[in-house]
Amino acid sequence: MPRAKTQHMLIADPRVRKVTFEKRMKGLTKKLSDLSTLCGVDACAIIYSPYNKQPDVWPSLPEAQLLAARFQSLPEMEKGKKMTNQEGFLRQRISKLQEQLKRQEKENRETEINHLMYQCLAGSRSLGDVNNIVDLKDLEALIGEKMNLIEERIGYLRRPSPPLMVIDEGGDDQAEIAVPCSLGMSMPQPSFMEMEVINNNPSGNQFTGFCGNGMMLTCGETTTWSNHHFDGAFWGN
Amino acid sequence: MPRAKTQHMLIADPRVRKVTFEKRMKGLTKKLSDLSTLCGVDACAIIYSPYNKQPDVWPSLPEAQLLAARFQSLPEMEKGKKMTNQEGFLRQRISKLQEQLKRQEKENRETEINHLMYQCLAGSRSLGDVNNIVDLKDLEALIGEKMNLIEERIGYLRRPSPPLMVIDEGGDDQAEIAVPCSLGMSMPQPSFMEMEVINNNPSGNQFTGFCGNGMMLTCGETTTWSNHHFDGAFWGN
DNA sequence: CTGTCTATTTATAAGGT
DNA sequence: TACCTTATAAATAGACA
Repeated sequence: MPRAKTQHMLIADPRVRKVTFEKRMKGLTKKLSDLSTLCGVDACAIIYSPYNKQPDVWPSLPEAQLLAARFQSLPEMEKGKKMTNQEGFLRQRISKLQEQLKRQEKENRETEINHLMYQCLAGSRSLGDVNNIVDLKDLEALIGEKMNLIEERIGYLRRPSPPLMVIDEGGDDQAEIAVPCSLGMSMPQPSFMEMEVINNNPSGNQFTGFCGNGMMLTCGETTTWSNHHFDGAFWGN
Repeated sequence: MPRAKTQHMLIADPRVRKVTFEKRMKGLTKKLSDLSTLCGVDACAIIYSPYNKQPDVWPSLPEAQLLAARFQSLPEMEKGKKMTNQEGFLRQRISKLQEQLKRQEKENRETEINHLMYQCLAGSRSLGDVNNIVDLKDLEALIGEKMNLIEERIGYLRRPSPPLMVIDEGGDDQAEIAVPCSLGMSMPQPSFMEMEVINNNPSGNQFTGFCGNGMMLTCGETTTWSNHHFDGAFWGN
């Protein structure tokens, strides 16, 4: 875990493999020892390696034999049990990594569109050069979100002093308040990216995609909005 | 291992203990899986906890039973063997920690004396207030070392350009060179701390203490010195 | 090989939701 | 209960002695 990320495959170089084995055996031994001490459980491990004729055993041969004997006498127990088996472990890791990946992709997308927006603002790129409808849609959603933050900030600055949160007195989550606003705001509108993800997601696992609270930049009179998505973070933070 | 350092004793709070058990079981499982994959060894673990009627087993019950059976048929093997037992593991940790402690104590002492020296240099403390003979001795040793670094630096700056290390051409370790010097230097003289440590160390484990290369601040003509302790670091680095 | 060092990756204790 | 998050402690790959 240093200098380079470990690949999950047999280490090719036999010398490196041996060194790694020794290091990791030490680490494993400590982990077992900690688990046993901290949680007061009986544990043992048996490792057959090409480096020792006899297996490496923890915590000691007699104790491991005792545990192994106790365990040998178990009934075969149903296969579907939630025992810690390799397949279950791997499935668990896979789904965890898939979730991580999704989160990362979402974050990447946000960063990408944010970057696009700043390019447009700085003039290093013209909006006319952005021909990708997905990018435009997400950019619109992003700008809508920023506008909302600005509106909220304005509302906050204009509030009467004593009650700290005037606009929020109707409730925590679903407070809908009439906002005099020069820019009309629609209800949440899924971006293209989000819709695509929803359409392709077979697991039914809700993925909100990027900018689930996207808003149209059209003008309207007054409208209602939910403050559910505003958590105090301000544009730039 | 976050937020707080783990104590090596049974976790008192049963709820925390259970959570820790589950987290660490997951970690242990991953470690076993990694070891098995990376090094191509057969491993299994059996953990009896109060949280499951059946033991937690890795990688799977049949595989563990197989390994356990193989291992059950082993002869009792001599007790003195270098097998990974709890006692050996603990002894190993203890000596490792003792070494760490010694290193830290040495470093602390160095820092302390360094601080004392800077106080004297800055005038916030007078040398006359330092009545502790041990401190004085170590301070002397420290100053001697600094002087050597200065001398070495001077020698380096005065060297003819082409050969990079003129003063070192006699050899790597034991080069003894006549140095014209306004401050005489004696051969390495153990500090009080070092002598104390040597006297009290029952293991015969060589502990060099602080400033093993300490020098007297007496004046002499020319003298010899070993450059063994100079590794290129300059005072202030 | 056996150990040391250091930059990084992992594991995880507390504290929230 | 069972997750998630975050700051920190630990483990460790690669390089070197």
